[in-house]
Parts: sequence; C-alpha cells; structure tokens
Amino acid sequence: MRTGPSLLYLVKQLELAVRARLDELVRGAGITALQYTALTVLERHDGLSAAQLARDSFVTAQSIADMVRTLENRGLIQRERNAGNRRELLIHLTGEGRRLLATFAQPVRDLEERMISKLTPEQAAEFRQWMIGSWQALA
Amino acid sequence: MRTGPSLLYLVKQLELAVRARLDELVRGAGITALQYTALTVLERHDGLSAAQLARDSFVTAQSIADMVRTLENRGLIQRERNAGNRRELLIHLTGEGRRLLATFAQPVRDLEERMISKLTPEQAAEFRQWMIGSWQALA
DNA sequence: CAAATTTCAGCTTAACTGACATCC
DNA sequence: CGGATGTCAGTTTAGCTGAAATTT
Repeated sequence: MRTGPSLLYLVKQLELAVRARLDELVRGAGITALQYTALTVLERHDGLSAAQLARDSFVTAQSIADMVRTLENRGLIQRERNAGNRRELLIHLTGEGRRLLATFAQPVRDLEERMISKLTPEQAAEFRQWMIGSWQALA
Repeated sequence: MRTGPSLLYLVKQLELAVRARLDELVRGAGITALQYTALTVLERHDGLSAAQLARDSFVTAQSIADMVRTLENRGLIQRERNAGNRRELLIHLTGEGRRLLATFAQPVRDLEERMISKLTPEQAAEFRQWMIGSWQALA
C-alpha cells in the first residue's frame, strides 16, 4: 500500500529545502550554507585539522582544502602548526568568525523552529533522535 | 541546553548517507542515485515534461536537460511531442526503464527499512509525516 | 620505511546564467 | 505580443584522483 513519495526521496527534498533557506539567510554575509555549516562544526570542535574536518564531513582532504583557504582569506578562521605534531595545521575560529556565527544564531534557530513548528517539544526531540538513528543505521 | 548537532546539520548528514548507500546500490546498473531518483519520479508521474520534472526537483530546465538526454541515450526513457501542445516533449519510461526500476525495488525497500528498523510501524509513519511537514514548512 | 597531513594540478559532475527559437 | 518550453553555449561550484613534500 503506497502512501506517497519514498522516505529516501523525502530526505533529499528536505535537504534541498533546508539548503535553499540557509543559503538565502547567510548570502548577505557573503558565505554559502556549506561554509556556514563548516563554521558551526568548528564552533563545536575548535582546533580541528583540515583532515579531521574532512573526515567529519565525509569528503576528502583535497575537497575541504579550497573551502578552508576561502574561510582563511575571509578572516573567519586562522590556522597554526600543532606544536606537538608539526604536520598538522589546527583550525581556530577568529573573533570575526565568532561574530558572524553570533549574528546568525537566532535566525538559524528560527529556521529550525519553523521546521518543527507543528510538533510538541516531545515530538521534536523524538524527530531528532529518529534522524540520528537513521543516519547511524546507514553510516 | 545543547543536546547535540543541529537539526539542519542532521538533515544534511542524513542526505549524504542516503545518497552514498543508494549510489553503491545502483552503480552496478551504470546510473547515479540522482538518475535513479528521477526515474522513480517518472514512475509515479508518467508523461511529465522536462520543465515539470525540473520544477518538481527545484532545479532549472537547463540543469535537468543533460540528465534527461543521458537517460534517453541509455534507453531508459523516451520522449514524444504532446499532440495538444507541440512545445512539450512528454517523458515516458521505456520497458527497459521499468525493468531497471523493478530490479531495484526490493533492495531500495530494504535500504528504507534499514533507516527505520528501530521504529514501530506507527513511529515510522509519524517520522514520514513529520518529514513532509518540515519540508512543506520550508518550501 | 610506512602512515598521516597538507598542498598542487587537473578532471568531472551537476548545478547555474544568458540567449534564442518555437509554440499557444 | 507575452509566457512556456526546449536547447545551445559558456561558466561556476563542489566534489574527485593522482602525485609530491613534510613529519612522526
């Protein structure tokens, strides 16, 4: 008994919509949704290397390199050699990077709130957990 | 009170994982996850024009054109002028296209089942509805 | 020497904009 | 004519592979 579009299709469409709204939101600051997301990862895990950031994002180190350079040129992050392991360049948010994230913290929360506005807090927490569970089941 | 990665980030990661698994699955047939998804849309809505397919996918008509040509060259779809509106080229699945979809129907169902294996049927239905609701709230 | 990190160079895919012809 | 549709040409973005330098 078919009830509508497949779950796989829905995931794709939802991601598309999220990225479109997020791109609109941060466009004014001259960054993409992708770059914004990378900055939030760095906010949660300060001092990552580019290779670690790449692994977290399931892309190659080469792929992440261009974006890291862009963010560095924009002054949103800075890198420094790890004293204990001089291969690594550890990435830190700059003051400007933190200011940018602070600027968008509330608008992004509003966007998330819009996604779950029809749900009770309990349902929203469940939704979140199911998303994490689905992700882990496929990873 | 932070409970983990943001919902926006989770949507992105989940989509990444879904696409990776789906790409692995259909690679043997020489198509991408994107092309497979387009075929399932055509299965549900036979006789779409490329422009309609593009609108359904939130991309431009130009973007969809390459993929439509690829699928046509592969013999998975065919197009014909709409008799009543000779601008439009209506897209239909070929027998080979339907056979390809039939081949993957069960493996794809298994993949979806894997996503929701921890949920009861009632929870899975809820999950689905919340996904649709989130999508509509952002579209 | 083997493994990890970074970087350079080149490539591919999937999107885009702009322009144009055709049709209703 | 105005609005859709399809197509051609060129561009951009975001990923990739391969190869090399540096460090542990």
